[in-house]
Amino acid sequence: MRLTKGCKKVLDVLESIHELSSAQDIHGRMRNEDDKAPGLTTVYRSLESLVSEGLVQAVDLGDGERRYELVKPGEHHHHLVCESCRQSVHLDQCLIAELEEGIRHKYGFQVKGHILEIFGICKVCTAK
Amino acid sequence: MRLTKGCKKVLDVLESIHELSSAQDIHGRMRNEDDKAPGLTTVYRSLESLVSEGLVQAVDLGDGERRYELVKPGEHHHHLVCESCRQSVHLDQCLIAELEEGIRHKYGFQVKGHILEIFGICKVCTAK
DNA sequence: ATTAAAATGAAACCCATTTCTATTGTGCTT
DNA sequence: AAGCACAATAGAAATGGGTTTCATTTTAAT
Repeated sequence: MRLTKGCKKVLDVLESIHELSSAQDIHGRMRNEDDKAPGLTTVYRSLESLVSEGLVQAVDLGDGERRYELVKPGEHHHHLVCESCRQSVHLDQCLIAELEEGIRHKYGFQVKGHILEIFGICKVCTAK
Repeated sequence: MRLTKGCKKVLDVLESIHELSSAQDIHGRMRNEDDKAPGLTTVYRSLESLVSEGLVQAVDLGDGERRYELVKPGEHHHHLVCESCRQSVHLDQCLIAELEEGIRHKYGFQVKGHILEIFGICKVCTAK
């Protein structure tokens, strides 16, 4: 599968932001710079294919708005999300990967995927 | 805080189901049995207070629909959700609780809460 | 019984996402 | 280069949880 124009533009935006961004954020940014940037529908579709390509990961913070983020192809990571400033820190390792084998043994369950996000107060906000 | 009628009915339904159920599910069931059971708004409000009381936990499976489940007061647990039959198995311990101290040290981040759900194929469905 | 506060129901509203339909762009064939 | 088929796109409308609003009813306290 080849990258369409829409996908490329979405990737451009994601490269320039280092924050989790919603589809609407991304669309908004694109339209700010260029009135006839791809429409929202295209952004959603592009994100969908980027996610299935493993170039982008979707993150669910439980607020009803999915966020997206560039990742190293095929990898993923989780976040410490500050409830005060909403900034997020990446965890450098996935805590679940190591547990998969144990889960398979104990429950006979084949792990295919997972959701994990941690909420709290970050270092900076604690200091205040 | 005292339990209102609405809350009690919601609790009744949750006691009778042993599955994760959405607000709409719960409301539907209540209305099936009794045409003038509390309305959807009340169900949402009741769930909100039950959650904040720690009697019910909200579970986010990333599909935009929150599910609810009775828990022992103040406790919570995570799930192995089967992508084939949608049944879920409870994990008997929270994997995150043990990590909180490490996270505080390593990142200076005070953990307040988390989302964790694991997806895959359950024992029964694997056997098929 | 009176009155203030809490709870409720119905409808309106919000907003992310999806669907639908028509249009545009791209590459391929001849 | 012209025609053709199909993928990609836009934009509007529909969908669907969920939330808010507001008028009404219920509850609790005095």
